Amino acid sequence: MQKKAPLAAVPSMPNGTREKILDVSAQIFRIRGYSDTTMKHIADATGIKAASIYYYFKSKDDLVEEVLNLGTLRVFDAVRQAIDSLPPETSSREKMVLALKTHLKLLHTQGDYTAANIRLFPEAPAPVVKRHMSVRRAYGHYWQEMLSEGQAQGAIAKSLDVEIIQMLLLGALNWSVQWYKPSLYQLEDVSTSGISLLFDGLFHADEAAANGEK
Amino acid sequence: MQKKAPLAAVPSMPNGTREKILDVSAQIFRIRGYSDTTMKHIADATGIKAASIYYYFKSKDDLVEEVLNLGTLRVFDAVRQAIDSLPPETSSREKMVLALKTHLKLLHTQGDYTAANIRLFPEAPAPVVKRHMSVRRAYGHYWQEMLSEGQAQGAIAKSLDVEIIQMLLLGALNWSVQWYKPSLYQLEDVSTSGISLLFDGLFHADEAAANGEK
DNA sequence: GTCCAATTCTAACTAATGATAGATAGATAA
DNA sequence: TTATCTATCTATCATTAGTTAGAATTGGAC
Repeated sequence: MQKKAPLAAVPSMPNGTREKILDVSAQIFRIRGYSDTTMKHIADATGIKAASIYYYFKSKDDLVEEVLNLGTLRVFDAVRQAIDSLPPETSSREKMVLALKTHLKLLHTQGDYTAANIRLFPEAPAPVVKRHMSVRRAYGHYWQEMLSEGQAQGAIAKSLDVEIIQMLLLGALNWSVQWYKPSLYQLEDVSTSGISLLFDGLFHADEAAANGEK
Repeated sequence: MQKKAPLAAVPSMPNGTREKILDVSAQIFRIRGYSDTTMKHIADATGIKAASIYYYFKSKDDLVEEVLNLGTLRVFDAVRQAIDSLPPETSSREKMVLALKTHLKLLHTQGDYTAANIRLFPEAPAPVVKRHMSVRRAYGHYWQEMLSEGQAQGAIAKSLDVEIIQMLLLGALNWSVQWYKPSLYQLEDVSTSGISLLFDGLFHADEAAANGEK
């Protein structure tokens, strides 16, 4: 047995291991889902033994819950930050376009947390999901408020139910994680198609495109 | 010669034990997903012992694959049948509306197979999913052809990529299985919102509603 | 009635997994 | 130096799940 290099070689950066476990977990959960991911999978990819994970996390469920929360929060934060950076007089429609683009971009480029989040949601243990739901709901409400504002400003038809729209919308976007392959389309195309479809519908999209898609 | 699974698209009588195992499996898979469903769960609900399932199915994977295929085929068949029953001169748009409504209805009312299908897709073992994909692709193509026809008839903007639209569209619909609760909304509302949104977009929906949503 | 095949059961095996206990080595503090 | 703390390890347990082998039972055909 040969001696291992001490992993805690940098005392000024405490708990690098913990973060690494989280990153690796997200990566693996994203691909294998919850049940099919073992503590050993995570440990191997992290470069430690399975038992050592329990030094940082109480249980597998605890670990998965943190990954879940981070996944939602990262998108939420990015979207909120993007929106907040806009001048106050920005139109509701422009806000929504930016939010949509940011959400989609985060989903696909930013990383494993967001994808794992989508993947884990249906199959994580019920108690974990239940706790995680509060974070999710907060993000959902954020969208609903944006949509309501759009409705008030006349950018969205009054006849539409904001809550349903929010569900359909995020559903369509989130599902793209399942089928989107960078080699086949450009993410930009998906984004453009989505926005066009969302605002103008199947039929009016051409007019909108002709008008410069303002 | 072993008894073969009937390839008939529409199973007629849910009488035999084999059919019952399938029905029960779909019901349980729908709720618990793949990994969290045990052969004992299925056996108990069927009223037999776990080992007896192996008389009809080679393995858990075999069973899940059949559930998966039935799930897609039932929606596919219902949609195709609905479309075929329309007079030949029906407009492309009306076809799409009917297809959308039928898809959504099947998803939620017809049963456990379709819901299980959505639920199982991400978490079923890779080899199973790979084999199942051929059935999925066939249904996807069916939609893409319908959309292309719509594009040719001018019901869909030329600027939109049919393949991307199909993915976004079915994604949004399928995801509704995850959040739709009959107590909160009427399925009809979801259907109406979806159609309105799809054809006319967020903004033009009011006009469309005023025009009677023809 | 007896036989045979279809069906279902009992019992057990094997492999894997999440988790725990206790040991160890190095760093830090007193 | 001694004691304590941090981080990780080895070894093991208890449980569970999918699967298999082979015995029992059932029902129809002769």
